Amino acid sequence: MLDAKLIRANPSAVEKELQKRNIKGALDKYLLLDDKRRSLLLRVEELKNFRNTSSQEVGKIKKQGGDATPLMEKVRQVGQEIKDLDDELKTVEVEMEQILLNIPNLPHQSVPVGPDETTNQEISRWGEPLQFDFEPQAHWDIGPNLDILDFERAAKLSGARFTVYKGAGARLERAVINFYLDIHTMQHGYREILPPFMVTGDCMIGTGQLPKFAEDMFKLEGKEMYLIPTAEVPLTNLYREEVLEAADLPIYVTAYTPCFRAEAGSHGRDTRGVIRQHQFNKVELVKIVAPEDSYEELEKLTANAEKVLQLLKLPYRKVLLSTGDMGFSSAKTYDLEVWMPSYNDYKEISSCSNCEDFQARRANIRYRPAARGKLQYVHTLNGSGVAIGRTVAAILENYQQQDGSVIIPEILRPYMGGMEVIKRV
RNA sequence: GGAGAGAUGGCCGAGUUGGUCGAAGGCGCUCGACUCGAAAUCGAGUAGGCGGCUAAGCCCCGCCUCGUGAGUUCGAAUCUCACUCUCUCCGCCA
Repeated sequence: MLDAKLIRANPSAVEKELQKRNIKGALDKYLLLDDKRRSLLLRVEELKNFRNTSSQEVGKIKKQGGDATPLMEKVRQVGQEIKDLDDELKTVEVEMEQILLNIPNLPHQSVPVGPDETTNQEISRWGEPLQFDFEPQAHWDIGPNLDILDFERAAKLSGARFTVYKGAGARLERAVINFYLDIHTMQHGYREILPPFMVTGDCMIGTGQLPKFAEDMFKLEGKEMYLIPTAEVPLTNLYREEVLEAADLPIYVTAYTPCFRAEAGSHGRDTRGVIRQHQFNKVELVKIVAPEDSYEELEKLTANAEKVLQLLKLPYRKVLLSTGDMGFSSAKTYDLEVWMPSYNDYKEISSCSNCEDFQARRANIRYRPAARGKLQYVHTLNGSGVAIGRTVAAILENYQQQDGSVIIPEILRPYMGGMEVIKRV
């Protein structure tokens, strides 16, 4: 949520920033309502002041044994007027809030301006895409051939966009989860969290999924509860409605969770394999930090995500998203894209964002700065550290051998009970 | 699922025959004194939000907030109702 005061103080500057995100005229109605709100507020507060002082007067008169009836009658009438104005005010405020909740974050100055992913900026590359001396297969062929991924039976159970992992496939998925968690907790200083996989609508508003992206979510029948689309939601909302001490910051947390996404509007995209699923596993990194540190923390968080790809020796590149391709809550986002032979291209495997105070404002997460006592919103960051299913797909494709077997990356072998290669059994 | 108790400031915790309570006390925090310095001690300050005033900030003024939402009343932390959550006991259960 944007700062209402900022909008009022400098609407044209905000409007200009929003235009970078292809959003126009979002503030027009808001500003009109803001004027209306203030004039209503002025009137109703005046009446309330009269009511308050008069009520005290009534108390005094009664105490002295006087007759307060005329004054009481007068205040009673004012009371009705107050109620009407309050109702009107409430309507305006609800409308204003709905507008604000649907406006995305403002991009940071360092973010390239552009309409979509074509204007993203490649920052760096790590590793070299393998040159195979045979025709490489896609993971959606490798997996079934090794009998470790089963898309057909998954469809029988749950329909399209689900995968059953079997044998070494299931074990590999679990190995990657444990490997990532170990690295982030033991080497990068994150605290491991195992959160609920279902959260309230308030949490979804807090991190920005609601109200705008309701159709992307799985909602529980008859309840105000949602399956989490990412651990960012429970991890960030851990601190919702809280006031943190300066000494508590920065907070680094990580969690493995499954993620559930309806994938409405992505029909026909990435239909094969595990790339785009209704349920997938992910290890997420979240930071709660003081505002002045957040951009430095973004670099570090992104480096933490890069590290696990490096340890797996998977070629990837780091991309700075342009204004047109960024997520709703983000001010600046780096994507990590892993090399996928089946796509003959790099494919997103991590997204690391600084949301600044956008989520903190929605979720009301504040802290008390050490020096002066005034409360401030924290900055929140999140990043995949990294997606598990896509990691497994990348391993299958990048480590495949001519005979259809797959070498297990060395660093994962301890997590695989020493297994070195996955072969058809 | 049944019965009971509770929800107050960053935290703990008083306050329920309705009026001077946004709220005692404590902790924490900030500043000051003492000290070579620290601890201890002493003194002072310390809720949040919205709006007005202002060029802006500080003051100052007003409004709102004692789980949430309605209601009674001239007036509600205090009374009524509904809801949410927490705790205790019982039942069920991995």
